[in-house]
Amino acid sequence: MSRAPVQARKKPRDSESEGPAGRVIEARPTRPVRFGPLADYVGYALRRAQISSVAGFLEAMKEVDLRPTQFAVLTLIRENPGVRQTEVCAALGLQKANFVPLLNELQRRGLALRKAGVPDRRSSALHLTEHGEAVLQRALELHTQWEERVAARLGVGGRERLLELLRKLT
Amino acid sequence: MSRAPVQARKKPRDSESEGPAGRVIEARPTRPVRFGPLADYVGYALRRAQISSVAGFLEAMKEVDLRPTQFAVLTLIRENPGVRQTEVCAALGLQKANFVPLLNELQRRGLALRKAGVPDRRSSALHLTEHGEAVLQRALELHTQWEERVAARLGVGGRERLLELLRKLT
DNA sequence: CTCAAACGGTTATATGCTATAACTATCTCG
DNA sequence: CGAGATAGTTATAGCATATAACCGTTTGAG
Repeated sequence: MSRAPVQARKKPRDSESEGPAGRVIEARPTRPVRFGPLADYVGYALRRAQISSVAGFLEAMKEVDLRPTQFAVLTLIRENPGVRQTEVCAALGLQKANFVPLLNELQRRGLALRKAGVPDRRSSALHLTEHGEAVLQRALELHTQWEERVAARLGVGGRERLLELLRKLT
Repeated sequence: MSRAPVQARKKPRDSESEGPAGRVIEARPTRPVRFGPLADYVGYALRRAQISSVAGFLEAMKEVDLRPTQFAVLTLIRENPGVRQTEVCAALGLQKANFVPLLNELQRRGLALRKAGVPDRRSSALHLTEHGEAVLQRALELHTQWEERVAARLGVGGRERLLELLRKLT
């Protein structure tokens, strides 16, 4: 998530988290904010959980530098060598238009490729490169480790119960 | 969500879901795509559930035309009359910079307002207008109805179990 | 009492993700 | 064969989110 400071304006004065001598500034104890009914809404809880889940995913996958969608696409290609773009899109709920730059990036990084010509000349068959297989393999290991940490937080049987409940919402 | 066709290029030819005579086209029975391990990942399940949750929220709130964040902000202001922007941002995990246009819109719609001058002249105290109170009241009713439908899908005690599990992830 | 640093709010800007329309090349079938 | 559908692509718009820099105000250490 390194974001280059594209066009600095003048100079930073705010420091937000550190004082002049590196002293940590305790954000002034603002009066606690009441959440009201928000605290008991499934939608809101889902939102917060998902945000923290994505953060955890990115942290866990730093080494392989894959975003959730990229990871999902690579996994799907590995499970279905030769799939067409449209099929991946339909399965993951992506827009075919948005899939193009996504796959371009994976291809640029040498992880996946389009094999043209397979009987229907309109479509291309998607495959992982050897490098892509290796990277995904490592990604799956990292992901499994993360999933285990998540499962630990959820308690005994919690992960399975959560999966079951979440599927009822889809 | 009405999105004006800002700059049409030529004419639509694709129809995607309907044939020439209105006949529904069964997206050609594409070979089923295997999901592999993706199917059992908490992160992926969360993602799908959240997408469908947001869709359900928007559907349920059509009448009052509130997005999830707007709804959350209004609720928080109602629960904490006079809060400062920064406090709302911290509570909801928003960026103060992004909060500005969000609140502007709520103000433009006559739902909330900034009261200036309260001791610290830098900050403004946030309040709901009478109209805002009324709209939020209706929104809460609609939200409750939706929440009940969600709870029904989750089965007896499912909603509570889900909330508990989700909170462990945050 | 003063002034440098911090704070609340704002503007400007960049990036990612999603959505739609329209285009090209190809395929299919009546 | 040709009209219409399909696979992939381009271009574009929208919202959400993130960061830097700015202004006016407040605060606290010296």
